[in-house]
Amino acid sequence: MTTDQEQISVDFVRQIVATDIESNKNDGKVITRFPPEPNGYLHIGHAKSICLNFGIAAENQGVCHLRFDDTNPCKEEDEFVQAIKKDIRWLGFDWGEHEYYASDYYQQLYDWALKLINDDKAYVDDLSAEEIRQYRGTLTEPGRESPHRNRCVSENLDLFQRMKAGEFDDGQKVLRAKIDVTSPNINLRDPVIYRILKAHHHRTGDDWCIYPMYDFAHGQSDSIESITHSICTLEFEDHRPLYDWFVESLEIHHPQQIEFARLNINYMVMSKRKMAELVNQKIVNGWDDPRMPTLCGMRRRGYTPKSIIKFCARVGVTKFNSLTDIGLLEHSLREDLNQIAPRAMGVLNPLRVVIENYPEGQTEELDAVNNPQDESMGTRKVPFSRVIYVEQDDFMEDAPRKFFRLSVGREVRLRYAYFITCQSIIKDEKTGKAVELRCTYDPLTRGGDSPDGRKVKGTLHWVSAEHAVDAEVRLYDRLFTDPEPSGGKDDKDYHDYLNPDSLKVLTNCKLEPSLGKAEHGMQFQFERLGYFCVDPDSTADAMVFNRTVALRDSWAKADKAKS
RNA sequence: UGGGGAUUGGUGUAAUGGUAGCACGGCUGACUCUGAAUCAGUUAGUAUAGGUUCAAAUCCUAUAUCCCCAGCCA
Repeated sequence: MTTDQEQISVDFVRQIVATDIESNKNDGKVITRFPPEPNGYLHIGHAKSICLNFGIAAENQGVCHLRFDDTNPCKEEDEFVQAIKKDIRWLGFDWGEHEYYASDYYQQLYDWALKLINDDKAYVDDLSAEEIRQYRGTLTEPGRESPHRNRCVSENLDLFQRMKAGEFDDGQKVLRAKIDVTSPNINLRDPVIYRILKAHHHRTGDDWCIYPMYDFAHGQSDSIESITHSICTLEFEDHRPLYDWFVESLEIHHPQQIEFARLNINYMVMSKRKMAELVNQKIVNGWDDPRMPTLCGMRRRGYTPKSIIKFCARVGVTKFNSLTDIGLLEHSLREDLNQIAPRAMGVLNPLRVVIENYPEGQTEELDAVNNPQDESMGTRKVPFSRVIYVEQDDFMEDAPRKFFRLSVGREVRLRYAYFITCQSIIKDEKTGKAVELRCTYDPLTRGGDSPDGRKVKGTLHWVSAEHAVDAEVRLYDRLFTDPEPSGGKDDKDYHDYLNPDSLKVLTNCKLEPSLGKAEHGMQFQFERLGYFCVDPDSTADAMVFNRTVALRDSWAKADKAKS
């Protein structure tokens, strides 16, 4: 998937896979899987896992399955299934016909539970959830055996079948694996493997009223699908002995579980629960709010699949709990957009400029390059006239020497147009703020070069007032002000770090006319400003652009450093 | 204070007993009709203390710090 020569190192998971292929384990085959629970939207953290699982399969002529771990009917919905599939496809990965659901295996899982009971390795327990918790012990004290632990096989069989038949209410009984209640690993203290849940399932409807727990479904699902390498995140490391216990007790194919560290990025929250809160508490405008780290949010923001994949490759795969700088993500984004985004001119905060010696009523069409990185993208015409808009930030009344922009008496270039010199300022009487600049132009500099070889330090973007397209532009900033909003410092919650300026809406923006034809999702670089894309809210009459990411700005940086 | 993991520049990673490298960021400078991009240079690291070895990020011993686990969630 990496298209250029930048070396992406072989991570420890790939090393294990390579070793297994070499030793001909699994007949040299590689089958991985991406196993989301359909209870929420995918985010950038999932992208890391998707890239890993699909990437390893592709690199080894293997396949990667998409399997929905849908064992909890109370939380899961088809809406999420569809959204997840859309996001994975958008990233560019293909699971072919290998679309599976843990719920496809409910019957098999049930039969295996029966086998465990028959082997005296599982029993029905009547304890309440609260009692089970008490019997489980603590981190430092061993658990105690349930009084029902030694029920005979036939009684267990009878009870479990009656659980399935719906004879008991939710929570009245559970099926537990009989392992070791004194184990230092709490996951092995007779874990619950089936619970009664009289709930409607998004795929199996009301066929079942008992549902397997994750631990009893995941490994076996892997096994059924002949998964060779079951790659998951660190928090499941403690579950591996249980994973192994089930496949060994059941004497079925034994996939190898390998754990890696999940992705963390500073200034973001990366948990499904917190994201759901942001949505439900209306802190953001839905799962696809461009400030969200969800894949649908990032797509709307203007992230490209390639930039996300490249980022994931750069982040690498280890067991170290890291906090990646968001700058790395943004670098990957700019890198891609710089190559593919056509350039255009747009003025976000317009300042009117009248070119006094330019003939009234005259219009010219000037040639502009669409992408200096890619000649094949050609050129376009941009109209020029007597009244134009420039950026308010490109004018300063008391300008320092190093300010290469407009100020009274200073000459700058209008990109692809003319050199202009600021002659005077018209101010608002009340505020004293400049509302218009009176300038003169040099007709000999048409196209942007002076025949006398005169140089100017600054080049400004501009838009002809008469031809401008009006637009709304939404500027996004990080959602949180703290690099670790969930860090739990000083009893603070991530809500305490919400950035009040994470969204700024500009409604008076002026864009060059070629942008008037832009369609949903199209991406541009507004020269000197950043990358922007057309938001789905946009209509022909009321265009809406999102700023995907600003350009690097060494002037702003130097300016900020001084103050 | 039970069990399981982890620790290399500011950040993310590589080096699998033999030159501590790459990327992002930062800082210089060059170039530039985008203060972008590009190019060149530069900055900065093996958690600590012992030990083994000709040689240790890597092996051994101890210590420190961080993360995960006590759902009928995944």
